[in-house]
Amino acid sequence: MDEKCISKAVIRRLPRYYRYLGELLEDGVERISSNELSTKMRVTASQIRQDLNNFGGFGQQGYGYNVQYLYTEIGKILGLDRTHNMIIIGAGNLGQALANYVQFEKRGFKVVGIFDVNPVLKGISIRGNEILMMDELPQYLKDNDVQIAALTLPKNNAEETANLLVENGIKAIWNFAHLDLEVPEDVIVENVHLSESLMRLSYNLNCYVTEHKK
Amino acid sequence: MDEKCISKAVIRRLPRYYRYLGELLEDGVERISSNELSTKMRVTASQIRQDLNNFGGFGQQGYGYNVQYLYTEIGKILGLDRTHNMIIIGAGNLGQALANYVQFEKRGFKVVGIFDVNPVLKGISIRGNEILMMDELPQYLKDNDVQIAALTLPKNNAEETANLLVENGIKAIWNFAHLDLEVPEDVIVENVHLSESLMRLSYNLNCYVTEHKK
DNA sequence: TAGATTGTTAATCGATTAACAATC
DNA sequence: TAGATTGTTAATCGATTAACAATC
Repeated sequence: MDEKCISKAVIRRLPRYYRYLGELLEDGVERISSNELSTKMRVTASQIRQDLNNFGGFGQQGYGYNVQYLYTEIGKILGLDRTHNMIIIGAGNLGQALANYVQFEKRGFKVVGIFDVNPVLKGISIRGNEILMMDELPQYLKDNDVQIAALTLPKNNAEETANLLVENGIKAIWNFAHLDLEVPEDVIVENVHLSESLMRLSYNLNCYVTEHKK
Repeated sequence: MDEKCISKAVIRRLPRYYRYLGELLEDGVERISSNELSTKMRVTASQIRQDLNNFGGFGQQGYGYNVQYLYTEIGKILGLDRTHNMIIIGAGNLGQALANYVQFEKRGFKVVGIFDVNPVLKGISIRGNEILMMDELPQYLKDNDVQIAALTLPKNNAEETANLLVENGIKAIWNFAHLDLEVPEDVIVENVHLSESLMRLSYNLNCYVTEHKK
């Protein structure tokens, strides 16, 4: 298969297409043209067609795109047609929030384990998962098929924990810690740096104020 | 002042520079060249110099950049030299996690109020903030100076809540709900779409598998 | 068939990288 | 002064938009 590397900009937009198509589907819309969709999403129709054609021709000339079909296909591209088992490392507020978030499972991301170093948390149950201690992790990963680990712990422990995860076969890390992880190149890291997001917000807030002071 | 619009790509990178400079500062590093920093951050030295020169010449030929000075200046650009009051709308798991996150306050983002519609939560205290009911919000915003509202609630209430916030003078929304908010153009929206992040992770995971199946 | 809309090529735009003169 | 490194211009690269032939 001649699966060329798709640009990151395109991948970044895919989940958003998926979301809009899901909404159209809920509204019972059967077909949509790139032009209609472009209006809704505030992007160009050209971009939509270019993006989709990275993966193949999902549309039909003179008709547009079948919403259900396109939704399903993008879902497949994003890997939402299969189940991914996920563990959460760090059972603090954020870790627990992720563990409690029901919607992920609907998309095929199933939280199967939660780990922490704090013995106070040991055995506490979150949506059917008892919090386990970190020293149980290596054995757990041998016994269970886990693809994704969400890292929701302070940055000082993050690097060594990431190494431990990689050593035990984890292939994808959803990183919420405030640092850039150093991992082998076959391990995927997706960063969610909340504080950086908040700083961008702050930048724009000041920017606006500055501009109007002129 | 001739504050031109800086490209989003540059803004996106600023908080990361800030983070690295903060670490250098902690390590007692006094000066750094764009070349050294580029090695650490795995970007080009050219990009660093271009990015910084959008805001002015912070360096010195033959010397490089003074870490403390550059750190402070980027902080100012990002608006971290002032305090921003923030409220959280939605006291679910994620809202509580944000409210409990101590680091934000260090950067000048102070959680001053938490709101929810669920009467069960009324009066529960989170780091000194009692959860208030949504009907108290308009009066609260009249009595308090709040710039930022974090939206951590289900998407079906998000749009109308955003409208309410905007009507009551909120100028920046940190949106965690899974939808694109429609707000007046002077209102800043910074999105954190966790499920989209997870989908990108999933895409890359499958991608890798696919490529090696060849 | 005629009209609509895609898939795709070509043109444009913007962002990144390279190069180097300015200067500390 | 000589060496180092910035600030900045020019060259390259990639991504977005426009245009249109293909085709349903």
